[in-house]
Amino acid sequence: MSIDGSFDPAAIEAGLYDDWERSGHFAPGGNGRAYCIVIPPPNITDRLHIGHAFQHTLMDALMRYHRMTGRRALWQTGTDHAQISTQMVVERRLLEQGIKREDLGRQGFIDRVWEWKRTTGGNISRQIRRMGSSVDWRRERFTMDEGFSRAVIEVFVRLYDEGLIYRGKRLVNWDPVLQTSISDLEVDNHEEAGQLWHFRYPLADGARTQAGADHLVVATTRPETMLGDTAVAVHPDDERYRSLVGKSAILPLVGRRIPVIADDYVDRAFGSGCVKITPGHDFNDHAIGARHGLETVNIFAADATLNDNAPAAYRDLDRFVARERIVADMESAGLVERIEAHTMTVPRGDRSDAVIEPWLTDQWFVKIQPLAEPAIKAVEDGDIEFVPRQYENMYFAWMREIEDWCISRQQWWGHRIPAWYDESGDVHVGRTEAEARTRAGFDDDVPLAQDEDVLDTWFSSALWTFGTLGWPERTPELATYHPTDVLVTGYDIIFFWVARMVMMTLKFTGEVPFKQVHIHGMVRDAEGAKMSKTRGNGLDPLDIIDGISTDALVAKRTANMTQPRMAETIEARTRREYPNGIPPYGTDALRFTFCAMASQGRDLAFDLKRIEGYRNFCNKLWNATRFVLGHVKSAADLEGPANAGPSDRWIRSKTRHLVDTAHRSIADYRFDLYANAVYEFIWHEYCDWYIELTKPVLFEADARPEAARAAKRTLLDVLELLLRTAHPIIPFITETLWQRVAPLQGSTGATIMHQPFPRPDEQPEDAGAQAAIEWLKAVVTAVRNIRGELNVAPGKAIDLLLQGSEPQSRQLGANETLLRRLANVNAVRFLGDDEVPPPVSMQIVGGDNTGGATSHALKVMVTMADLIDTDAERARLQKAVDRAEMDLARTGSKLANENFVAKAPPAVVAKERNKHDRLRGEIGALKEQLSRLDGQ
RNA sequence: GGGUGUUUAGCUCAGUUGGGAGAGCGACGGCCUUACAAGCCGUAGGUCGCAGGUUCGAGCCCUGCAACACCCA
Repeated sequence: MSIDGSFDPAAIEAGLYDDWERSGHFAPGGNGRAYCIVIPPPNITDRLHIGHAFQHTLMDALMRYHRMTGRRALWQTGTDHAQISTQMVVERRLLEQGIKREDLGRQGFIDRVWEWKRTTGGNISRQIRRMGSSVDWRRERFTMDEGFSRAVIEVFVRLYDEGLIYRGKRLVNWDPVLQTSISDLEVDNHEEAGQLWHFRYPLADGARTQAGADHLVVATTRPETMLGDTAVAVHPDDERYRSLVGKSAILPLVGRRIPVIADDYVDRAFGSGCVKITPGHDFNDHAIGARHGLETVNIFAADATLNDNAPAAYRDLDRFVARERIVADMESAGLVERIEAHTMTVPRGDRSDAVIEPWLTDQWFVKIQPLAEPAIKAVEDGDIEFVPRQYENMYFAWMREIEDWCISRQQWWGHRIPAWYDESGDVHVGRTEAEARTRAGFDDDVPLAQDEDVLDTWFSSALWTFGTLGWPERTPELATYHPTDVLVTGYDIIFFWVARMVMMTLKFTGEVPFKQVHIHGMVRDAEGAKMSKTRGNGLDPLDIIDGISTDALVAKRTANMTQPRMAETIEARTRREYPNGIPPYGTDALRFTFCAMASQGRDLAFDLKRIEGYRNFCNKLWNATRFVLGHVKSAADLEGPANAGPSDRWIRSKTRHLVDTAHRSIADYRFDLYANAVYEFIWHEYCDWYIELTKPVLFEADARPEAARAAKRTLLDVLELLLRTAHPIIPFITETLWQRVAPLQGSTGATIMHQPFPRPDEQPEDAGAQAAIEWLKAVVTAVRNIRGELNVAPGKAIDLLLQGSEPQSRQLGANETLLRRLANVNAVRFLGDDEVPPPVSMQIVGGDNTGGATSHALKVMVTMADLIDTDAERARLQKAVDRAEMDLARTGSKLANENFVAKAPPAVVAKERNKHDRLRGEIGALKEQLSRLDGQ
């Protein structure tokens, strides 16, 4: 591949990933200490979205870095069968063909799901490759593959045998649309506008309230559930109703006699202070019912229509239809006190969006307390560390109040519960039917029927770290890579996944699943809003990589909308924001953007303007390499004696700090600091200064061949080091360039992936060279500043005068050639201390207390002659005087403060004195120059 | 109602033990300087959410308040 023109991501990315994968570069290698990350398994129903892309960027940077530091690094990958999601997706597709799952039967349906998985379910794995993720595909797993399923069953049986899994009739969250139970975590609570109905329940036996009423008023947001009421509750200390406790009310429309009970749970201030109690359809009421021995009446069928426990008039009605009918009937009976608008919390299923119904059914539960305790301790003891730390609070809060986990789902796709029932309904658990039979002591002719339910998808993902490494077998992989090093994930699944992994892994391996958890933020749109299909503000990472036209983007965002009326708004906004579509930025630019924006503990607002800057950065690196390769055409160019100058020694020396920052930032998961350090060094040190500094030497190579050779070597060595330093962030471009650069150094390595990550001591420290180049940069910057402010064309050579202390004149001696070239200086002269300069434009540099070569003030003067506008120069000087005087006033008042001088550390006081003196000198010089101007 | 986080330049965000407020983008001015106009050089712009407190000294520590975001109920 030739290195010319501009950076073209499509051209370099194509094929490179396949080469890596085919060559086996992603597999763990070497004999170093193990390093392992397990991928948060994407659902087989997923398409790669921007959150995956972000997460993969961070994980891949970690993997590539640790691989380069010599660790035997395994990135374990795989996918999740996504129980409910997948069943929904496949059911929907079948429905499009007019097929219901019942038509196919259980096995027929499951076969269709597997078929769908074979054809479509692998898309996500292919898309992940576009991100450059260096995962070990040969070890790809699936939560329903044979081995993993064996682990799931093993865990179930062992927990059951220990009494940690039980079956029971309990009130659970019931999704009437999917017709399955779901866990607490799968319920989203939304605030929704509703109403509060105040109903009158007549008192029985002529009882009266303290105020003399013959009825109680109860308020409810769910009128239809009154058919299941079995009590009315008041607060035990409520004088209004105290005398009624133990008496009865008559449940309207039903005619049932229900007791008035007293319970602390009742809020006296809410409504009338009376509460209807429906133990069959409300979690709080259920608890009250249990306390008071109340009857539980279930009025709903599985689809939330009313069942035979409801009066005949309401049977088979949908719950919302029944609500209207009941309110109407109560109105006609004159039993509605009032109706008011009320904002209420409505529970909805996170997959179906259906209103969830508390419903009494037989389900399987994990007794969680015994598992939670060690899991809490592991984090308390620091065996698992959250980064950033604050998420530990979230973890603790949830774990300390955790409730038993409902793990059975009334669905077909998933791990079927390994339990069998005999004819008397007794349950027998075993790894297989045969084992269940043996354990029960049944002969083969005893009829057994397997439980119809499947397990919550998170039950299996909880086993991910050890299940993928071969458990329950004692595999070498398990011994080598477990516990894994770090889990990289979003805060949205700390409860769903992280906490449950910790519990299950501790239980079954006696080890933590991972030593650290890096919690990253969520990717949002440029305004900080959540990306969603409904909002139509989503960005597909592949569109950012490959580019997309405006029309295609609009089409994509408005297709298959659940709320088609939004389409117009979305189209208008999309056309406004992306009038020219999205250009192809490439994977590297996207990854660099993610890293740079990955500051800790906050979400990131993804703005395409940022990515443009990082695409430009890639182009910068590309062109810097072109420059180097243009001067080093073959290894022969480097042969022979070389004599490194200050600039060569300076840039080598500077890499030490960069590399040190890289190591420290990665250890802290500060990808932003790492990326910024790389950006800053490559652009503003290597390109802006070092390459410019080599030009005077390279363009006059014949005059000083040893110096030119040293420059070439340094250009090449430092570039190669930078490519390795940047590789974990931008793998494609660094590999491509490295393939061209490294051979010139004599490297025979096949890939940059397996080169050592630079160490801080790879290049020699050189304080003298650093001082020299910092001096040079300060003077050049001063001259450019004068040029810029006084509008002296860059092409116009100027004459330069310098005045200052003796060390400064020595720096001039060492750097004069470079100075002339970089500042476009014609003649330069160092004035004696007493020498009065001719008309000049002046700037003072240095005096910065660094203790280096610039620690004494230096006057940088450009001779004015006809170049300079005197008024403009006067204004410049005045501005400098003003600024210095403000600083002087501040240091002056500090030094005048006795407390400061007495109590501040001596070094701080000395620094302040030093600064005070410098400013006084500077102001004096500036004013002197101003008065000279006035005299002219 | 309980909890966590955020609030710094027009925008997006850094700011590591308390010691002279930074970057990128955007804006403005000047440059087609032989790696790069996806570039180069320069300039402007901030009462660090508000009010107190601790301290010689606070963007940073403490208290209170406000706004926003998220988690739990």
